[in-house]
Amino acid sequence: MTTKSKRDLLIAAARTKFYHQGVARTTLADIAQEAQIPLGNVYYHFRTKEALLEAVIEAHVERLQTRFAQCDREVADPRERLLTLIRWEREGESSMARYGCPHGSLAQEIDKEEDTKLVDQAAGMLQSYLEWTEKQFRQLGKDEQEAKDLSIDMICWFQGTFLLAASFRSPELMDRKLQRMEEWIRSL
Amino acid sequence: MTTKSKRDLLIAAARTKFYHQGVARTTLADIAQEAQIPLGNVYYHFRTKEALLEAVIEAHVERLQTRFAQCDREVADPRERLLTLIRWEREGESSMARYGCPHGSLAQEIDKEEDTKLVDQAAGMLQSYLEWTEKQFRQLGKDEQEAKDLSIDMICWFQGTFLLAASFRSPELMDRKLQRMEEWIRSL
DNA sequence: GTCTATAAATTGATAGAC
DNA sequence: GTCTATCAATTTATAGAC
Repeated sequence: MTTKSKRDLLIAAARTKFYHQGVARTTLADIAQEAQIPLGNVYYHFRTKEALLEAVIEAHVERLQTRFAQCDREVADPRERLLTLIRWEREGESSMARYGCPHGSLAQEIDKEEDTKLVDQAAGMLQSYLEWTEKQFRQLGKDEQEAKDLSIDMICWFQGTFLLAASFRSPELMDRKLQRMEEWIRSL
Repeated sequence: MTTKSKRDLLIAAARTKFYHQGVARTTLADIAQEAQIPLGNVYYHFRTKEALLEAVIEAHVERLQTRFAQCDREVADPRERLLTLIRWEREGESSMARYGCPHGSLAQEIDKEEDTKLVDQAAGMLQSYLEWTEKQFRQLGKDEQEAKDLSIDMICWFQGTFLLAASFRSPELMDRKLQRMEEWIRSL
């Protein structure tokens, strides 16, 4: 943990740049600079820009799984777990209301690609949210179909909220909507 | 209406290409080809790619305003109007479940820009949805704050739904969610 | 107004020294 | 493994003939 490999440094730099500028508008020179690594060196770790993008998505998915697993361990009540997720999103409010959701905006951009492998991988990020929330709704006693529907309700609300908040540059919109989502969770 | 100006042809071609490939990945050569116009000719109508993008967003906003105004004229009941909007979205289902929402995905991509003018313009597309739906909820008898909240609920759900449907390449997800939104509207 | 040719800049990727 | 220099391709934008 004290020493991060250059590979991980590059992934972290690329994640940030892709999030802030979009994948297409981010050059490998941007990423190399962010990681404080010479441009030519990038190619020692990743054959192509796309390979680096794949590694970034993979890191996103792993990070999500880790956080969800952590929440499962630390919070006993499924309703409290869902509220914890909302609290997490709220913590990233300032950047979310500027750049949108790191996962949703990345998935949206990749949707324009032809590359099926990338699209599937990006969908995996959103799938992580859906599966985990669905599990919580099941534990709240909802039947299979309802749990599925509620998880889609919730993640659609998330994604739409982050999209609007970013477009309007409005932390206030995000704040109010997340607050109302908390009430919604409590009412279920 | 029978003869479309080359300028309008270019805007239509750019709109399609930006929607399908994203703005950053679409070249002016792509657009010229789609419009069946020589590349050099593009610059006679638009000084830069960004100027063309601005014209595309402007066209989007105008088109939205026109459709909303048309709905106001043709449909008397505000609840039926909201259902009409859902029906409209459903008509574009196959492309929405492939490329996302033409307005939302464009706004999302532009959010990564620095250019404030573009961001504000893109936000205008989403603002059109919010203002119109808010007006309908007001006419349904909701108070100011509730109408605002409900319009955000609805448009966030829209945007999230189109994002997920595109990422999962799932018309089914979109279909089911829109159907549930219809029930939601009827229950209000 | 329309088109061809091309300039100018950017950027993904490689070669090869150390 | 690391870095510099550079290639090759792409793409925005312009020049100038018709």
